[in-house]
Amino acid sequence: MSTSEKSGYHHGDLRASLLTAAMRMLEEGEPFSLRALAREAGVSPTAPYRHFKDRDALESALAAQGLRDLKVDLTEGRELPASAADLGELAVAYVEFALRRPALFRVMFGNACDTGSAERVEAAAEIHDLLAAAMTRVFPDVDADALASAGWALAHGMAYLYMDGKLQADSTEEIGDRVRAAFAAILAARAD
Amino acid sequence: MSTSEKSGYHHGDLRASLLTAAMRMLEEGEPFSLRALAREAGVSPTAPYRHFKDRDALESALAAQGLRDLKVDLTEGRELPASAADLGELAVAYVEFALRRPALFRVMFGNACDTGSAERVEAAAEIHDLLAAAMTRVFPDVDADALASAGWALAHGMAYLYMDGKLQADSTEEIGDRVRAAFAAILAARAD
DNA sequence: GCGGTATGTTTACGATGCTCACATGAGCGT
DNA sequence: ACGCTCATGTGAGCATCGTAAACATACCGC
Repeated sequence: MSTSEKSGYHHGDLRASLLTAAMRMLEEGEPFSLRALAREAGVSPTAPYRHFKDRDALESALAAQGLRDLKVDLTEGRELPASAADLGELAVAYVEFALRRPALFRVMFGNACDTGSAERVEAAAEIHDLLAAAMTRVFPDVDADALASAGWALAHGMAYLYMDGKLQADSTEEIGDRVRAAFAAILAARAD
Repeated sequence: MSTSEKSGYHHGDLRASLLTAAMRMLEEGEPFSLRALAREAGVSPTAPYRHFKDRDALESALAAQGLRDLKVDLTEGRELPASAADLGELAVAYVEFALRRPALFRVMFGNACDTGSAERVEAAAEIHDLLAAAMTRVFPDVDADALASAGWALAHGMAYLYMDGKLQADSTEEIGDRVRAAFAAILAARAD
C-alpha cells in the first residue's frame, strides 16, 4: 500500500498521494493546481474529484495536517511556557513555522474556517487552546481572553509581516531575535 | 473628463475607470478579473494591458491607493497618540479598516512589496513611519524598533485573525472592544 | 462466480491571464 | 488643412484552470 504504483487503473492510494504531492508543492514553490496533482500522481485530471469535493476540500485537509504539524512544533521538546521568555520562544517557533512553510501557512489561516471539515476545525481549536493556555499560565492575573488574543495576534502578525516582506531581515536567526525583542519590548512597556 | 463615455473607441480615461471598477469590486464581493474590469468599462478584454503590464501592476496601483486611504483613516481627526489608550484606538482604526475592506487589505499586504511600484513603496513606508512614530512617542524608553514591530504586528495580526474567522465576534463594535482589550491586556502584563 | 460500488477516464464547458498582429484616431508639426 | 506617428483599443488565439456528466474498470463481499 502507501504510495506504490499498482496495475494502472486504480492507483491504490490516490488520496494520500494527492495530499503529499500538494504538500510538497506548497513547500517547494507556490501554486498547485488539482490538475498538476493529478499529473504528478499519474492519473487523469478529474480523478481527484473522487476524493475531494472541490479544491477547498483538499485545502482543508492540507490545512488540518498543517495545523497538526504546527502543534507539534509548538509543543515537542518544550514544556508549557512558564515565563515571559518562554512565551517569546513559543512565538519564535510560530513565526519560524510560517516562514519555513509560508504557502502552507496561508492555506491554514488564509480563509474562513469552513466548518464543514471536522478535522480542520478540531486542529484549529487545539492550536487556539494551546496558545491560550500558555498565556494564562504565564500571566494568570490578566484578562485571559484578551491576553490570549493579543499574544496570538502578535505572533501571527509578525509571521505575516515577515512573510509578505513588510518587515525584513537577513536571516532566520535575525527574525527570531526580532520576534523575541518585540515580545520583550511590548511586555516592558507599561500603560502609564 | 473623468469617467464619462466619449466616442466609442478611445475610452478617454480607461486607466482610472479600471482602478475604480476594481476598487468597487474588491469592496463589494471578492474576486475581480482583468476581463471583468474590461467588461465593466465597456472595452475589449485586452485593453487593460495598455495601461498595466499585468495583473500585479494593477494590484500595486490598488495597493498604493489603499495604503493612502489607510493613512487617512489613521491620522484624520486624530492627534499623534500620546497615551496607551490612544494607541489602542489607533489599532482599532487599523483593524476596522481591514474588516471594512478586507479584499483590499489583502491586496495591500498579502504579497511581497514589488519594489517596482514607487508609489506603492512610498505609501507603505509612510504607514510604517506613522506607526513607529506613534509607538515611540508613547513609550520613548523602550527599544523603538522592537516596539514598533510589536505594535504593528499586534494590530496586523488581529486584523488577519478576524478577517479569516480565526477569532470571531458579533459586531464591529465588539471587535473594537476586543482589540482595545488585547492592547490593554498585553500592556498590563509584566515580564516577571 | 456475480454484481454493486468505489475509483478512474473522457469529453466538454466556461473562465482566466497574457501575447501578438492589426485597427483607429487624437494630436502634432508643417 | 494635411498627413504622420504613436498612444490606445480590438480580435483572435494559446495555455491553463476548476468542475460537471457520462462512461469504464476492477475490487470486494456475497
